[in-house]
Amino acid sequence: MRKRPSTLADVARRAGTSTAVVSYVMNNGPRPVAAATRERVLAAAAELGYRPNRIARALRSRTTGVAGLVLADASNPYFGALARHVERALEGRDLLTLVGNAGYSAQRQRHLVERFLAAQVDGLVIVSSDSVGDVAEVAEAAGVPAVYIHNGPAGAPVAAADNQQAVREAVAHLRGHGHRHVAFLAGPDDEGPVGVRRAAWHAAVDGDPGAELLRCDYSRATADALTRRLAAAGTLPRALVTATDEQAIGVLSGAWAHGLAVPDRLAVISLDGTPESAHTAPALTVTEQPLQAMAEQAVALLFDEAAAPLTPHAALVARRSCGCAGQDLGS
Amino acid sequence: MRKRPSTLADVARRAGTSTAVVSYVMNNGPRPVAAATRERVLAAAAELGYRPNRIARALRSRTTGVAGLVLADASNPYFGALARHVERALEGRDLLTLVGNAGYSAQRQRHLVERFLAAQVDGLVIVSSDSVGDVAEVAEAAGVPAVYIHNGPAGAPVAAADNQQAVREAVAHLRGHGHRHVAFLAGPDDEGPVGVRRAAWHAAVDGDPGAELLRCDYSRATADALTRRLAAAGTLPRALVTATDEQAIGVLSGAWAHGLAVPDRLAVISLDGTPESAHTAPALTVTEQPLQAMAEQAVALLFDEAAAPLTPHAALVARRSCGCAGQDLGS
DNA sequence: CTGAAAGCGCTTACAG
DNA sequence: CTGAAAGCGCTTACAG
Repeated sequence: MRKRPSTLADVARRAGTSTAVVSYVMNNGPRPVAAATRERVLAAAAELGYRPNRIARALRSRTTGVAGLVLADASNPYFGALARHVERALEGRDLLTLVGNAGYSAQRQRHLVERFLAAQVDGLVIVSSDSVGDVAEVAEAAGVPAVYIHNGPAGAPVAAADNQQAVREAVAHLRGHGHRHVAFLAGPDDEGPVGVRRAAWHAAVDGDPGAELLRCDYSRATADALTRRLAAAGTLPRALVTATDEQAIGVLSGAWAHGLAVPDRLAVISLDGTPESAHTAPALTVTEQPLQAMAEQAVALLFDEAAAPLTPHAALVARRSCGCAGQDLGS
Repeated sequence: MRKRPSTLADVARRAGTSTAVVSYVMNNGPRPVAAATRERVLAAAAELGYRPNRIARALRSRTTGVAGLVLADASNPYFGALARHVERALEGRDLLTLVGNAGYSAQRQRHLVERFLAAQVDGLVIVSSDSVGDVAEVAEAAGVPAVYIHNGPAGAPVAAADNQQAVREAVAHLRGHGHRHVAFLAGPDDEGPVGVRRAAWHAAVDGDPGAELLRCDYSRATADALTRRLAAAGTLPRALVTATDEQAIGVLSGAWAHGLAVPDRLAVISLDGTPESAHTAPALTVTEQPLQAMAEQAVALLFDEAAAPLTPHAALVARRSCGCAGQDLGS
């Protein structure tokens, strides 16, 4: 075992042909090969257990068949779900995916991009952290296409959903349940997609002074703590739109710990709509980010000249946390 | 812009040296370079924005600096968390990670391994699906080290925690809360780590005929549905150990939908202990899989001759779902 | 339809 | 300490 792997030359020798011919049959082109020759080559390759060395191919043909995916925060299930869709979209183009987690650090993001470029990736999909330089530019300067998804620096094209429309629907839905004041739980600042969502909420409530703006980090833990604090102070709103599922789940957890009933005492709608949101207690009503469409759009932007920059819709999925009940809306 | 990237030869030309010398300074070896020469080379590299082509390096030196990670199911947060730890452990050895999702399919798992081998990965970490052939063998035959983590075929070495001890602790903890009969929610069959957990539970309850064995898929949705069904039939146990967090979360969701209080009517302990378990409603008591230790162990097994196959402990983290209350155990 | 050969960008013996 | 050159395993003009 563990002998030297067979090469193209080994196959050519055994089949009694040139390496060029072996290459042509392995790649089905670019030039034709006589049927009989092809058979001999295929047989020789099988006998030797030949596996083409993609690295050698890459060096010569200047294409590796590998793309890089840079995540802002891999521990957030939303980004995890997004990553799976990007992987699948890339796989649809026969590309392998190299992943890296920037952990919200500009420096790590830049470092990952550099390493991926050194690995000669064919393209880069980036979920940017907030307020970080335009790393796509350095990729483009190296001749490697790069695209942002979900979040990118101002000005750069980003494959993202129509977040404004989603927020409008969420606010309208809660109002439909009779809530006059709809609060919003934003992130620590107004950057990135959450900034867009926050602004859209502000527009939707039209300056209603009873509509509170809350802020916390994008984690279950901080949203949980915030909810407990407000509950203890008796200042929890009755209707809330959260910027992310992680926050919504933390709110549910904090409300439970305080014995506050959702949706009766607090109605909640979240704006991500990850798979996790379907089986919380109670199940979350969400506007569902069209992750597959976003991923496909990003990949199209990367490789298709004519890709149109559409903005897919995030549909509202009514479950329990908003006050909808009726029959089993559980999934 | 977008001009041809600079090569080693470009740098050598500009620095007035040979390519060998440039290589020596870029890699800090394997041979010494005079300080003055090194300065000239570094300056030239900086001026040209030289970025070493790892593909060319890989072809020559037969090491790519890339490892492959094959996941059984990327949509399960447990595997997601495990993946992050593997990535980090790999990064600690300066390795990039290529990820692939087998989606519980033997064929896809095999296909991914083949593609990763073609990409000349330096090693393979595999979260195997149940009852699938030994794909690590095909990697080893190609001279590439491979290791299983969490789950591997019978006989193959696997980096995994002490699941038996974890189950024993979970059962004992529930008994400490006064429960005589502790039920177990297993997977659809007895394969893989869940089979081990199921058997350990069986031993721990010592044939107690009142201790029920339940089964469902490893998803929130099926555990949710099962819980509703049992609740409707009035046959839900009072104390339950679930094989996985996904199942536990589904149980919580189903119990909520039926108005059943956890932990009063149903006490639950889950055996994964992913980050998600800390902020459910109520917060889950778990035995926490030592993911970091497992990941580091897997990587050590891959590259260190002398790696000892230890079996790290999964500690019990008491939160609310088991009946523990006291002060804030929320996180 | 097929072969001989150059070359992708590196690393590393081999000489000096 | 440094240079000239071979070679990693492919792909692809260039000739036939």
